Amino acid sequence: MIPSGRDLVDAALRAALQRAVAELGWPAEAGAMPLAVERPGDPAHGDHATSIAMRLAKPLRRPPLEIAEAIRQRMPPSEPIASVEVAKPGFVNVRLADEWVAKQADAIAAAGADYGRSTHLAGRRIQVEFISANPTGPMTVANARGGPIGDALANVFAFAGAAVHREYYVEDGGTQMKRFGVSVAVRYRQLLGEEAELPADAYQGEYVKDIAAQIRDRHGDRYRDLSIDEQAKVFAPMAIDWVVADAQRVTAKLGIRFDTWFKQSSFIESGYLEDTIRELRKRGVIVDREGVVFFETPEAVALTREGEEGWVLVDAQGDPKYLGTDIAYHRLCLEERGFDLKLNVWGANTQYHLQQMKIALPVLGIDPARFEVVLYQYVRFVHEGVLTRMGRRTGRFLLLEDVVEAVGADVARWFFLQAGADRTLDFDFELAVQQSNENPAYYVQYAHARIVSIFRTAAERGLSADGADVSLLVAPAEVALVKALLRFPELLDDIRDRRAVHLLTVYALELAGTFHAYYRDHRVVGDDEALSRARLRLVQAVQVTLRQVLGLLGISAPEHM
RNA sequence: GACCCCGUAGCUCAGUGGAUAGAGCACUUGACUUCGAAUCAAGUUGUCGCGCGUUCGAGUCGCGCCGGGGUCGCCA
Repeated sequence: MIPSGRDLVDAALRAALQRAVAELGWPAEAGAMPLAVERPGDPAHGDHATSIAMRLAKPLRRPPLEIAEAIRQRMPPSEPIASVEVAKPGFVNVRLADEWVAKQADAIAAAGADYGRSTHLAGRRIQVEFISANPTGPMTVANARGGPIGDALANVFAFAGAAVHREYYVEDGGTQMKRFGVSVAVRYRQLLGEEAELPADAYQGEYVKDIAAQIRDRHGDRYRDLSIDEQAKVFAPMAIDWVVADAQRVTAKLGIRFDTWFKQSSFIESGYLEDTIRELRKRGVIVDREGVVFFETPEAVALTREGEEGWVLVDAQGDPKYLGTDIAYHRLCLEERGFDLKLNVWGANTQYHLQQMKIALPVLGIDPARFEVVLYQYVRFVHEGVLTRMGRRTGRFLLLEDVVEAVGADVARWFFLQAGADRTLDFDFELAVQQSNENPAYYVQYAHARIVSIFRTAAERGLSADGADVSLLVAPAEVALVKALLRFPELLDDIRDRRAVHLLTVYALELAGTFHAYYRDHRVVGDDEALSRARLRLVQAVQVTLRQVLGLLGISAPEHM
């Protein structure tokens, strides 16, 4: 594990601050204050800086410049740090030593696939649940947004040593299932030549016919004499199998592999849901009214919306509702299945549900910090010239599979990961296909392919990075390039802290750009053999880092394009 | 009406309390007999929606407006 520049600077500043606290008799709390080491925008201000002196000025009742100076004087000389300066309002600016930076190219290249790997989350068992669309139809672009987000987040957690579990929650227990089953039954009857009409609240999509046809092909008219409700009951699980198979095929095309496809019906049938409601009852938060089971606490009442009767867990027919099953499901994951943290990637429509869950889980003694949600905003698409919200029941949607077929998995993943989760995404299919050749994903992949090509050229001339002397990397652009690489582990810290995977794409673009510029001005394979070897080592370190970033994004790092 | 998200360059978006607010696309002009031109270089682009507040310091935090998107089911 290579400590990042920020970690080194942070540790040195921390030590200096604590020394100052001890020697100058400052209050002990001052030594524990977060340093918040940052990167100055202006290179003239060094590589890392802290504003701690300004923030300590008031509690210590001393001018910031004096505090900054006290810290600066107590920074011991060290190999990575070239200089420490105090600047105007009270910044402490730290500059890394070029020689040390250059050396890191060696370390990064040697680390290879382990570059950036850490133990920050070692021992943590994290379930990342994502996509989990209502299993009543094929996967659309709207459902799919959680896919790359959840998958990349899981990658980042695993890379930090967590035991990560990717879960697709198959919600096959609710009322939508009955509706779905009836829809299939109607189509089945129609295929057998009977008169049957789709109810208004049924699923209208063409795929329902496909499912019915599949049942007819496999079972013929075996179910002809059943009532429509009986047919619905028999067909619903078959229809779910069809939908899950579709989701498995399409997510696989996007490069996503789940550890479990966990069925909601499993814990309803096992009695765990009932047990959970008994438990809630024991805690005195259940109220029964006219056969309906409500969750009721003062907090819940305060949040309850106008016109809403209450928070229904089970309806008068005995059918469990979303909140009821979800409380049981989360209890199952966090109390029985052994996850320390359950992180869900959910669509924006669950915003109210999320607030309900935050109130309900602590009632069962579950620490709400163990339940987290990355809420992403909608994906809209251009439908007949207008931006439209996708909906399966309305039949207005864009299939993920069609998009992946048209632009490829790499470009599709990039699209979903390029912006923060809380920004609405608009997708124009025609435009996406048309512009896929100038996609930013290719800009990054091209940098990688270019590096592979450099090594091909080097090999033809019998050159490699073996025995490179990286102290020859003294050009400013070379030092800058290594510094860009050194940001990678810091970036991973930020992504974990903020659950913000889109930062990977931002960084990938910057790194590729820095490399492309370097490539133009500096010949890697040249006449000077020693310098060529050193530069090959540098380029190798860039390749290693690009691979890591692309790998975490789930985007391929091609040798040719 | 309540609640959630967004408002930053012509467009798509970074920037999550620091110093002179950035990148890609688009536009203009240059650069391939030399490691891949899916690239690079140079040029142009801003009332950070508006107002008030907190702070040594606000695009960033709080409050209030304005504009856009979303949710408000015994659906999930």
